[in-house]
Amino acid sequence: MKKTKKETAQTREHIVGTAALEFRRNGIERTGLADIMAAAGLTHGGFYRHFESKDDLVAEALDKAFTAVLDGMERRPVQKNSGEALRTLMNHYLSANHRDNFEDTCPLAALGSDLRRADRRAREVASAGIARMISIVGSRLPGVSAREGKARATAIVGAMVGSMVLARIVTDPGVSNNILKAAREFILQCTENKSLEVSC
Amino acid sequence: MKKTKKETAQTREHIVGTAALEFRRNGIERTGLADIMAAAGLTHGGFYRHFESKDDLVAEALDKAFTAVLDGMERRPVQKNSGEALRTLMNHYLSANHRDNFEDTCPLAALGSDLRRADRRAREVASAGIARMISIVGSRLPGVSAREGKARATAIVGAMVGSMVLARIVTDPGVSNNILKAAREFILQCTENKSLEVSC
DNA sequence: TGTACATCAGTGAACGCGCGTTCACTGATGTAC
DNA sequence: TGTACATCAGTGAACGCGCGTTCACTGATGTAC
Repeated sequence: MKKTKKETAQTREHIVGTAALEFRRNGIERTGLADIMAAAGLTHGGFYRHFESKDDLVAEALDKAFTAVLDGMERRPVQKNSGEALRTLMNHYLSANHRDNFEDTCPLAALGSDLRRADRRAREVASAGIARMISIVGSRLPGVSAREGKARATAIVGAMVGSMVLARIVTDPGVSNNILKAAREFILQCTENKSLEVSC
Repeated sequence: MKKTKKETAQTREHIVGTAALEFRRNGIERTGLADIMAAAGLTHGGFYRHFESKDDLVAEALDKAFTAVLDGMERRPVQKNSGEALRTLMNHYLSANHRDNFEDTCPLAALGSDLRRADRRAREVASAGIARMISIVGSRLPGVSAREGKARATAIVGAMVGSMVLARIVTDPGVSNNILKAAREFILQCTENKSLEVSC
């Protein structure tokens, strides 16, 4: 049953991709290796031909998830000197669709409190993801200095992640929608308005 | 070994209190019933004299954690018509001490992404906690209408929770401190300043 | 190019281990008389 | 008030079960000649 090098690499990537989805959907601890391998169309015994441990897969899957989500964010065109780019970004991130669909969800919103307890490597991957997300949001901020922009982008990323976490916890769908709406409006109002550039 | 009714009630509360701490510190799934019972000075066999299931304890412990944390928030005096009350609240919540110390930490920041996957009862307790926290933050907002205040308080709670989650994930302590600082400043600047009352 | 052998991706069973839950038992408490 | 018995909080062992990990095996691929 030996496979071509190319096939082996494809299988490995397929496992990582499946894991990236399953971890975000069901959490890292609730997702067993057998679940992932089965979802990838394999049996669990072959897992250790590709990875050293579950933690190894966690770090790689997390990296893949961050890359996919942040590449997607970055791919949207940036309209200079206007709040349009930020508005687009917020409307996507803080949407009911993002809340309900885990296919390409932000790993921070999906796994936030799990990541604190993950091993060092996973936390390092997450730290890099956070830094990159802050940088992307910062590049969409209308008319502020780079330094002030970074601080604001940091706070905005915190608001994005936290609001999505809360929107997913809440049992009432109306309340959940209100949380997303409140976050969108707060963030946009606090950055878009020209009169706020200095004071806010 | 039968105990007085009073003793039994005390034991039960002691278990709930221990669980409230352990769940927040190590996560719900990683914290075993035997761990909790041992931390409470008991053996795990007696657990089912007090609770129907682990989920039962989870819901009660969560409720106790929310009550303790939110009562603490509410206990701080409210200075009317100034941003002082909000500043005090943010300086406490978004502090390095709150980040590092789990004795009385916010369950939302500690268990955010776990709660989405918890059972219905736990999510209902969390939903009530979120609503109460929004109400408390709203009552500290300087000079806005009740309706606008609620929307803003909702966004601010999202920013508080998300920023604490991120600050705990990040491996670099300096970056972590910056996340907390950025959130404090963003939230206060966007609410405190009189010139923003209408536009922001 | 063809042959013989080493490699190794994938299978399926098995391993410890920890978990939530159950249970027989103990002995102090509460209750009925 | 005192006695006899039912109750039940807590113990410690045991139960399935699922998990991460290991392993003997298979058979197609890659390599050495």
